[in-house]
Amino acid sequence: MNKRPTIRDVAALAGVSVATVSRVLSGDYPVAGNTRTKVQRAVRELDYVVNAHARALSGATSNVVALVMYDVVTPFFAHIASGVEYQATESDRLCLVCTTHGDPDRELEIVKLMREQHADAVILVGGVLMNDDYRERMYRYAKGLEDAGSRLVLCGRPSLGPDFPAITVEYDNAGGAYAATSHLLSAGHRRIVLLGGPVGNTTFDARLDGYRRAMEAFRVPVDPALVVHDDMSQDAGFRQTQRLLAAGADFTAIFAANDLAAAGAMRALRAAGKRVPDDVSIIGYDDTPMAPELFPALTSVHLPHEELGRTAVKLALQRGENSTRQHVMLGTHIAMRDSVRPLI
Amino acid sequence: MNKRPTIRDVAALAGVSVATVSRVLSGDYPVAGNTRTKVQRAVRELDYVVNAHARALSGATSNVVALVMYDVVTPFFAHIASGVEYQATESDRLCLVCTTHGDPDRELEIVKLMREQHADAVILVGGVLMNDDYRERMYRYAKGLEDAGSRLVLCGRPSLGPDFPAITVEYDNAGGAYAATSHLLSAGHRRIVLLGGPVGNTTFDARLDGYRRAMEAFRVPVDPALVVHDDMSQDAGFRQTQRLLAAGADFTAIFAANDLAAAGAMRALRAAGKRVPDDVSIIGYDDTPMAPELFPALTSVHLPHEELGRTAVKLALQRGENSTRQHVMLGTHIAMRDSVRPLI
DNA sequence: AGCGGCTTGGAAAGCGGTTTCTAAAGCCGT
DNA sequence: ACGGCTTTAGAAACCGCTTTCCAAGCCGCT
Repeated sequence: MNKRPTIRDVAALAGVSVATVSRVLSGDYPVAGNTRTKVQRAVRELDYVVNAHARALSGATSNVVALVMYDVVTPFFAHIASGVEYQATESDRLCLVCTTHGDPDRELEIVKLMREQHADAVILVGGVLMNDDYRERMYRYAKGLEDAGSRLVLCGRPSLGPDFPAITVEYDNAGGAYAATSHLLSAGHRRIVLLGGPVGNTTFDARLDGYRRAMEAFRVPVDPALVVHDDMSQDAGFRQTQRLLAAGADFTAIFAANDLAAAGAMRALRAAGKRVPDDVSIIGYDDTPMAPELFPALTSVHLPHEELGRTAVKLALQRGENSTRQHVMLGTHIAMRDSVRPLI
Repeated sequence: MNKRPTIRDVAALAGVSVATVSRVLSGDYPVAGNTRTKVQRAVRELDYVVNAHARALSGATSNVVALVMYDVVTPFFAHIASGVEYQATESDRLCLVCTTHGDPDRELEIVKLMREQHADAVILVGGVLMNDDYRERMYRYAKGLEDAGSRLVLCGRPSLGPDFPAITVEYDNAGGAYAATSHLLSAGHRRIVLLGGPVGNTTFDARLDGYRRAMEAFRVPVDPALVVHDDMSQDAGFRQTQRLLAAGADFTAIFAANDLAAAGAMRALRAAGKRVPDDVSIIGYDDTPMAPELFPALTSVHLPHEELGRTAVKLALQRGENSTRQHVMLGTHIAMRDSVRPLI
């Protein structure tokens, strides 16, 4: 195994100093065309490539962006990863990917590793359960990253406090829910069920809020009987819809705060002999891959996952005044399909 | 922005030399318990983390595994990535992910970047179109990687020659096709259509070969009229099956060399009033996410994507004699569902 | 007491780049 | 021919760690 050539070998072959070689390779520093050519020829001849570690050690930046998320196969995460990778490449960075599988300790360990790697940006996606120890350590690591000149980006998860040194990027859940509810209201629906999530969950609280605000904007009173809270599983959607039907609740549309619950609701409606969208219109949230596959194809609030990833990287790499602590909300749009129809 | 502490700061605070600190942190080198404690306390106090680049520059290894593939969202690639990431973590390595989107130049550029990064392993997944320039450059890069002590792994793509310094991991396509065909033969089928791919494509040639060998093993002559070649799209599966039906071909089962073609075939059969599996049994290949969703759920040859990823990393990291050039074939199994039934 | 062997800790030489500081050319006008 | 200015190139000091080479201290032994 022949040793790889170093910059000194190139310098020797080209008959110049290592400083000159370095400048030819990476600098905007002026080098005479003649010298430049000699160096480039030597580089080609030796098949020389720079050592990224030496460069990172000497210079300031590692040109690496780190992505930390739950896993890599779930479409939600895969699409975010796609956006991150795309933008990282666009910005001449490499992309490290790590998975936590929901383990907070593992996440902390990864963030620590990223500190060792001096990653330009560390992007944390999705939530983990936090306890006090987690908060304390994450806080310390975040400070450490800041000291080292790395940026921390939190995607779709709450910050750890107002002075927590991180960029936050999230979906406008309230806005999406507002748009979905308005869509139904504009179609003439007034009696709209909200299949909501557990109270206290920031995501679902925001979606509930959007529902409320849209109803208010259309001057439609919210009937508490039509607002339900459950765990957002398909079963929950089924169960809650069945319960409403059994109770003889009066409604012409359902806004499910995720697609899973919407699918459950559709099943319950079908079981009760109700037709979608003829008898009941329904709109979901998240626009998961299942939405277009359902029958009828489910209209759903689409979340721009790839854009989330791209935005995270862009914000992290843009250097400027107080760019370490920003909060960005990404707009959503409705993927129109066949599960909503105007009320005659 | 306070500067991050270095090993010298730790040494100073602990009142020992940098060599001792280094040994405490990474060595199996014996250090007195007393000294060790002092160092660890200093590390904690300063919130010190090693600089991975300095370590990589000084030591030999970067502890990074690079994965290069078409994209990150296609389930096939996502699952391989999952396996790679899993095994990399298991082996205390980080995982760099890059996408090519099928562009050979981009792929070469990435491999060059990985040379700069001194990745322990570079894993190339899936095929790209090769021309002479590509071969020449890839060959040179592969040599460079070998010189630098990195391992190159080719997953599911042909090697560039017998002396090409790379590990090859692939699915046993012939074996999978043999198993699939045997499965139909064991169920009593004799007139079995093969929906095959373009001649000259190594993957589909191997699957054809497996079909042939299974037929031979059961002493069933292969009827050339039942062996078709097309582009393996859903349309092709539909078209070819329709053609066979129109020609009045005599068959009781179809082995489609991928799930897409199988889906097309099922559509054609249904259109012709044939029932699956009552009139015609059908088996697919690849066990894509669509297979269980089809009606009836498609029996298909399952490929262990995650295992492929794990194996690639394991082989790359195992250091030993002539471990740079191996060829491993991964076995497949049949995911049994509802599209095959015994011929009475 | 003197000595070899073992454990432990330090000094210093890399690893392969970037960058600062300095000096040699080259150019111009006079 | 010479002084001053701009290019261009080199020497050397880092960046932060690992590891080799040594030396000191301590042990048991003769």
